[in-house]
Amino acid sequence: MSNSKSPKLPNTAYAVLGILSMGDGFSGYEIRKWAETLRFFYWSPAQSQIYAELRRLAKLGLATSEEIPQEGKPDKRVYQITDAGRETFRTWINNQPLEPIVMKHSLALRLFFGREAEEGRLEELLIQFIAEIKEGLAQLYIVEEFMEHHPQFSYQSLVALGGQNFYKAELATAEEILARLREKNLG
Amino acid sequence: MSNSKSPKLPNTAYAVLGILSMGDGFSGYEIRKWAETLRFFYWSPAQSQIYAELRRLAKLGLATSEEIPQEGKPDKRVYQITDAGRETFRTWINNQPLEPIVMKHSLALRLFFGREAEEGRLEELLIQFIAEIKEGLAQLYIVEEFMEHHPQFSYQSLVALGGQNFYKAELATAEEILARLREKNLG
DNA sequence: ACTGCCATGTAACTAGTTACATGATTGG
DNA sequence: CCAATCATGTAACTAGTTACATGGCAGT
Repeated sequence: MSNSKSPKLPNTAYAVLGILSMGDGFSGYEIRKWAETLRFFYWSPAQSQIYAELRRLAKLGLATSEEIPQEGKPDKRVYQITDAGRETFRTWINNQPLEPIVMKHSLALRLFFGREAEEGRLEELLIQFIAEIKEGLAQLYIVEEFMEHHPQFSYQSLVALGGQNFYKAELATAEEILARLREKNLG
Repeated sequence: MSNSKSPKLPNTAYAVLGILSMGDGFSGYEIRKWAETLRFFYWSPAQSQIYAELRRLAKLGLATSEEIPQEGKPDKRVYQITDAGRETFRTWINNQPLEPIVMKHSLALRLFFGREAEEGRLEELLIQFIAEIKEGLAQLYIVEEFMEHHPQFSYQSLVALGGQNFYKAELATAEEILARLREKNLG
């Protein structure tokens, strides 16, 4: 269906459109896996949301949708970016202004109101957080290593590098705060 | 109104409750200003959302709501945390598990799909980003300095310190990526 | 005169979530 | 045999946004 230069879409739609721009033909399921990698830098929507966005893109003529019968597996619906879709995506990347970073740092939120926490609780949260960050960092190394060896992913690997820097900084901060709490050296 | 140990609330509600726990009596307007500081670590909801959350907290009996007539200014509605509210907040901080960090890094999203950008566009975005980060860092210094000198804000100043580390890491990353793009040294 | 601060609230909307429903194949 | 993976979709809900409406005071 229709056009009208660049319909105003939520960033999630551009993220999905961007993933579509990387290849020719993705199922909702495959998009979702990409979105899971993206979550290190940009929040990953629920599965149902991804399918909803794909339907919207198809309705707007920014992607085509084709049902592929498969043996032994449920049918696949493959979406492919159209010229109009690519145009819309480029307009977004080249003209839309940057939005401010949005963070939902659930540890920071708790630390901020730390006065209300029980003795030892914050230390416990920090230790847990440090473990999670290390896990995330390990995943990012894998992602980056993969991308580094595939020249078509050079931009993506740049972002993966940035993600590593972020995780390393988080790790250092958490360790510093943990040390301060242990010495009861606040402020 | 009612109780029932701990009603399941969105994190935004806990953020508002947490702000209420820091003093005795805040107007929606004042909550909003605190939320604006919080935005460095946890996303800041729209004004209308804050008012809506306050009404909900009052309805659940987690805060009291009192209208204060004022001369020369519009009336003020002051919300104060109740014992039940404080209890709910403590239950949350002491028992609710940490959620994963959520980021909406609008620069990273564009960088990720950088292949679709025009010549020079990414550099432009990076330069803009660097300026914004420097601005944010300056604001964080002010926030931290203020908190450092007020012992009741020791936990908050710890978080402000973490925010600074984050912004510094972002700055370093952006500069590194900018340099790489300029040398056309991707990956 | 104008801008910015103080102060609250509603209406219409869109974005997003959770939970459910279905079902075959593959690998351990 | 069980869990994971592949694969899509709907219904009911909640969270959240934008835009509007109102209005006085203080400072430049």
